[in-house]
Amino acid sequence: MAPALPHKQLKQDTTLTNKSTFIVADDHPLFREALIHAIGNCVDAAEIIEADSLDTLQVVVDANPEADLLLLDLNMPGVSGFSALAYIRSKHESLPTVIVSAMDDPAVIRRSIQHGASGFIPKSSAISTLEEGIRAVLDGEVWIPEGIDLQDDRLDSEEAKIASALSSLTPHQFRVLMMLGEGLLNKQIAYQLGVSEATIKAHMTAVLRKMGVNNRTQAVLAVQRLRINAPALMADESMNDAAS
Amino acid sequence: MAPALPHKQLKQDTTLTNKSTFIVADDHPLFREALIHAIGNCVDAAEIIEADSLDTLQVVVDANPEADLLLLDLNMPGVSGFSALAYIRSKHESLPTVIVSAMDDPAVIRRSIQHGASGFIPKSSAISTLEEGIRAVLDGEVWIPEGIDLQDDRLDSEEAKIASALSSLTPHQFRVLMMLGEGLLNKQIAYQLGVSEATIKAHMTAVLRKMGVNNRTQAVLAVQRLRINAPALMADESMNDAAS
DNA sequence: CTGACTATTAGCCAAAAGTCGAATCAGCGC
DNA sequence: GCGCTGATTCGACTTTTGGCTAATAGTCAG
Repeated sequence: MAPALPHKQLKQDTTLTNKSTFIVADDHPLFREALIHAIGNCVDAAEIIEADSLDTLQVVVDANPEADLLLLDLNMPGVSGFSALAYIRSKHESLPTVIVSAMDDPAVIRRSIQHGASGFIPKSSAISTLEEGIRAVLDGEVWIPEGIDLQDDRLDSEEAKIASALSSLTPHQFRVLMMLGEGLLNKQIAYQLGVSEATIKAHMTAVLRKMGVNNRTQAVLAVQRLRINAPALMADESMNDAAS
Repeated sequence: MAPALPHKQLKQDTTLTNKSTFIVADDHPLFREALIHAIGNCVDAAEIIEADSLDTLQVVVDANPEADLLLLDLNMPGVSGFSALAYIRSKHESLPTVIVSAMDDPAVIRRSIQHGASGFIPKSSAISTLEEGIRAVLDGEVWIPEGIDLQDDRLDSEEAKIASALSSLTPHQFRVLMMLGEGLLNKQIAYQLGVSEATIKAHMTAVLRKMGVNNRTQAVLAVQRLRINAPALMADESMNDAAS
């Protein structure tokens, strides 16, 4: 099943070295348009590829590993919190990623950078600010809104462990895990992905093993730790051993 | 199974009307002691009952429905976020509850009050502030730290729905749900509670029905919505329908 | 005291989850 | 080409879940 690729724009290909490729991932069409417009003001020629879901994002990123910049919304349907960021970053280390989010909580900004983002642009920013951020990141800088202090920039160790586990997943396994995070049954996941339930179970087994848990409930709990929040949770064992 | 009750103190019963009963629920013994000391400075004679886990808290609150005040830590082992607060409050509306927490994020304070707390005292408070808060709540006021604005005081509707579902659970059902929230199997829950697995399954069925979900994964996701965070999550359906 | 109601407990059974082994296929080094 | 590794797929089998019915015990109104 080939997921309907989002349309491309400005495909004046050839060998121009000043043409850049951008990936814009946001589920809100209007906002994608605004972002694309802003990009147009930052570079001469741009090939812009859109994604409005995790599925299309995976396809698109895979097809364009040499893109110059990924603009990623944190609130995409089908991904909880920083999972998508952590995963994409681990698979494509050379793809600079800027988070564009409605949240502007400093903790969210900090965690975005910790998970490998090259920048964070609040959706409430002025157009000029947006463009400033994009230009800065294209120049190799890390750009965050003024007045935000990155402070302590090491990630919560529990969270880092989970992110690292995520990075060991194959694309299919990651998708399965995200769909599990929506509370779907294996059967439902299988139907949506167009494969047999047995396949999903096999993926699920692999996911559980790689995440270091022994059932789907614990996997869900692990993924939830990367949610949009969870500022200063205490040390919190459980999860493993427990059994008899 | 009688869980070893935490010790009581100052049991000079009789009919004195100026003796108050306090319940102190915190898993940190040193901090319980500090709280108890502060209480001593607020009232003449006090009967103080301690709880260091969800289990003991449930037993203790049940045994002392007429207590004057409950001091509750938000980070007790075995309960995620506001679940315990919402549940206790729904079962004992006449028991004023003050949250004592290491978190002092305004959003956390606001949600505590929204879930029925009569006060919120950060653990970083000075002793005098702590006592001021306790006295205020004993006088029937709602006390929160200075400089915090309660703002919009209606709860996120999704969250309110979950809290209301929680309040319909029986004590056993609630405990089972919390243990499910730790990722435990039915068998493990049964063992820890000293009952048969069949019993847990029956409880689980009731929990799923009351929570309006159709499997444990979704129940876990629902409970996670009451976690220590989730400031301004967007509208976010899923959870229901999804099925085929 | 009796009957209605509910919480708690179990047993039975179908559905879902999870493990194992195996077949297929793509990419990669030699 | 050839073998190797790993991703993806799937069927067979076991364990766990979850829904159903029912028995027991406790509560409460009349």
